[in-house]
Amino acid sequence: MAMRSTSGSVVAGRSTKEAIREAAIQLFSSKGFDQTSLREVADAVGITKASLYYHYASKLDLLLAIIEPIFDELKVVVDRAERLEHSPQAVRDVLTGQLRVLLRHGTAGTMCVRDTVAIINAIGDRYPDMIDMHRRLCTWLAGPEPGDAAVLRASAALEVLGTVLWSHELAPAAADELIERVLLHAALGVLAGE
Amino acid sequence: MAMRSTSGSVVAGRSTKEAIREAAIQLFSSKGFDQTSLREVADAVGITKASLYYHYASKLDLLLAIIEPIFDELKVVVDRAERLEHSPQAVRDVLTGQLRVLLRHGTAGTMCVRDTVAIINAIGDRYPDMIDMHRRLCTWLAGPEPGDAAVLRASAALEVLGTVLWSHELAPAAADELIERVLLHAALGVLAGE
DNA sequence: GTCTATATACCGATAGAC
DNA sequence: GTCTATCGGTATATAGAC
Repeated sequence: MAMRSTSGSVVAGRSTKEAIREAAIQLFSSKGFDQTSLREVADAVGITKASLYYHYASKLDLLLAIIEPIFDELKVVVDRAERLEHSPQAVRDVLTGQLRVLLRHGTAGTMCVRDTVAIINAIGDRYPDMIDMHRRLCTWLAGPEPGDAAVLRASAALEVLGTVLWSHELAPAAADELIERVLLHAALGVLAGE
Repeated sequence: MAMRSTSGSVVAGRSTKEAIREAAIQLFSSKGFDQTSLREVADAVGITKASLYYHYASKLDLLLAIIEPIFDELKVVVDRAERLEHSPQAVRDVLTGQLRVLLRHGTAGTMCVRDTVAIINAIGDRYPDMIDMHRRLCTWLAGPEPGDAAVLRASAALEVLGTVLWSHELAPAAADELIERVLLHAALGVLAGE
């Protein structure tokens, strides 16, 4: 067993704090954020609840440690989009950007999209820009002065991208490259309306 | 105030049991199933928690009273699909059927899709056919002997239909007819892959 | 059918020893 | 950094009067 005396207990080379985060990702994404108690997370890591609190000040703190990096990356894509003209190539680039962020974060990304209600309730009005991001992206995708149909198509296109989060259950053998190509093509088709 | 002495207290012509169900739909769909306590539901109706338990044996019982009618209708569509040949017209009919069920149930339908994680956790393995239904529909939509791309497209097409649940926020003025036409067209486009 | 009052359990979070 | 023990709060659910 690899134990170090330098900076806290270490199991298989990763810190306890990181082990907690990884266990939380698995539990939150399979059972949901508030169906999961911190006791369960602690048990999965092999520590007590009190020890968990040494590493994270609160349950919200633990949640933020998981979702903030993802939202930050998604936000970069949206910020960049809003400074661009609404051209076909820009739309393609933005959708590709979103898709790759979600693909890269795997299970944690799944959690963000599946458990939206609980997460929005948890981060509440303390982080309104996180919640607003989806609406901003949708607005930009719909293009300037959009009609009802364009808004619906923009929203539907983003839903298509969300499929990526189930892709490893549905088609375990599919390569990321195939997933990206199929879903990007589908989303662009939805947006075009033809 | 219309009160009857025949079969329990009645407010504005609807029974207490139904009032509880309607209050629960509003609260569950806006705050989420397990962020909502039965005390809140009881308060919204104007009764106490104990009175609520007279009408519903448990919180799960109340949830089932809401979602079971919807799932039953969705199941009818899926059952019918599985007895059909996989033709373009059959696909169109099945997608239309799903869309109309969701549209007809309004807020309650929204709840089923937004709060999937909590609901699956609540009904657990006691009602596996409810959970399995989405997978069955997806399989049928993908057609006989589908490749990874076809499975992804089928899943994405169903996600598109789910957009209907946000449509009244995104485009409040849009008529149901427009919503159905736009989303059905988009879903069929995704499925076709072109 | 609705009420007050309560049983029981678990949650998030903290105190303080080691 | 991890532990045992516990606090305060709230949840589901019940008992029993009216």
